[in-house]
Amino acid sequence: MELAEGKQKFIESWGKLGSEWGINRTMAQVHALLLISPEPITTEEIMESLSISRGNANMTLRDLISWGLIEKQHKAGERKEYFYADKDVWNIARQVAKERRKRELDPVVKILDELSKVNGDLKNPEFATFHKSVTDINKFAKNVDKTIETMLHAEENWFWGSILKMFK
Amino acid sequence: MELAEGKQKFIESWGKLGSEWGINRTMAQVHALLLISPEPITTEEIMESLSISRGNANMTLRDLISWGLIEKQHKAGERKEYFYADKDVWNIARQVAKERRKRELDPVVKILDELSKVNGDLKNPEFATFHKSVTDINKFAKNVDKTIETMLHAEENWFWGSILKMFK
DNA sequence: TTAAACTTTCAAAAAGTTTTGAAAGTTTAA
DNA sequence: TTAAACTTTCAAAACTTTTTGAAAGTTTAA
Repeated sequence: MELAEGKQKFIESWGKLGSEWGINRTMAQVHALLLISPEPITTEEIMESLSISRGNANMTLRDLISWGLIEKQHKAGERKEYFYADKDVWNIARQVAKERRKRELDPVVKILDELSKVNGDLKNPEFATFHKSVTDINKFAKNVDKTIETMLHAEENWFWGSILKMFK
Repeated sequence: MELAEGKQKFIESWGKLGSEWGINRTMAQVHALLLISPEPITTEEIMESLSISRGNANMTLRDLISWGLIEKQHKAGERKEYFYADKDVWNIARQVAKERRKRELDPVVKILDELSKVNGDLKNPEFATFHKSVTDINKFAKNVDKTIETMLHAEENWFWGSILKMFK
């Protein structure tokens, strides 16, 4: 396979994975494009490479910035803005975990905490089943939360090292 | 909060979480409903509770079965089919991890393996950046894969015990 | 100032996904 | 067999999300 074809495949696959994980396809594709660009590139070049409109490119870039996955860069003497992606996969994973925790896990834990407080008679199977499912899921979610918390502060080698050693 | 309201909130929240994670809302809601039902219930009851059509209920139930999250049950002397969900959260998590690995991670790893083989001149920054990103992501994906593999065979207490102790 | 160069917004259109419901299919009891 | 009870299918409709592109806004250099 040639480099050009490889790049295409990479952008396509990253986009598909993104859309399966609730990140929109274009956003994942722009991220992929920046991941394989040695130099920062402009909105214009992104529009061109991916055949997307200016509006779409702009919104997507802002989203990626708010996710902490890319940054703007100014070049002296130029009006244009250049964008580049952090290429460190471990940083990317932490950034994504952090955002998803904030946007998805936290609100659910909050609701589960409330639902755990619902009172009822444990002899009533309706209530007993509800209560058990809610508290079990709550415990599980909190374990996931603690693991993410640790991951956010961990070094990559230590993290995988510990996990994989433990699982040997 | 009353039990009835709690149930509503639980179904709603589970549905929302599902849709953020690429599982369709109705599917997550039907799953939630079954999670808090002490007894197996019929298609009819599900349609009624969630105000969804017969076709939708049927497709959703089949999907949930293919994900290994619920099962059919026959009651002696009755034509109707009853459905119930495995209530063990650890089993649910493993089942979901297993399916998503098969449907999403495996295909990506396959492509990354191919892309890692693309040849080029490392002095060419275009190629060097592409190659580094691809191989880094590939390594990362393989670590995730190994972790899931282990999780699939692990007992819940051992798994969280090891992870949380390690992170203390 | 001004105007050129660039970025951002947002309503409408396109694309994608989910749901409906009626029709077709299947199974069972008599 | 038959018909009643139930399940499955699928094309069309409803709904949701994403994208477009023209207009408005902003910044900078002269």
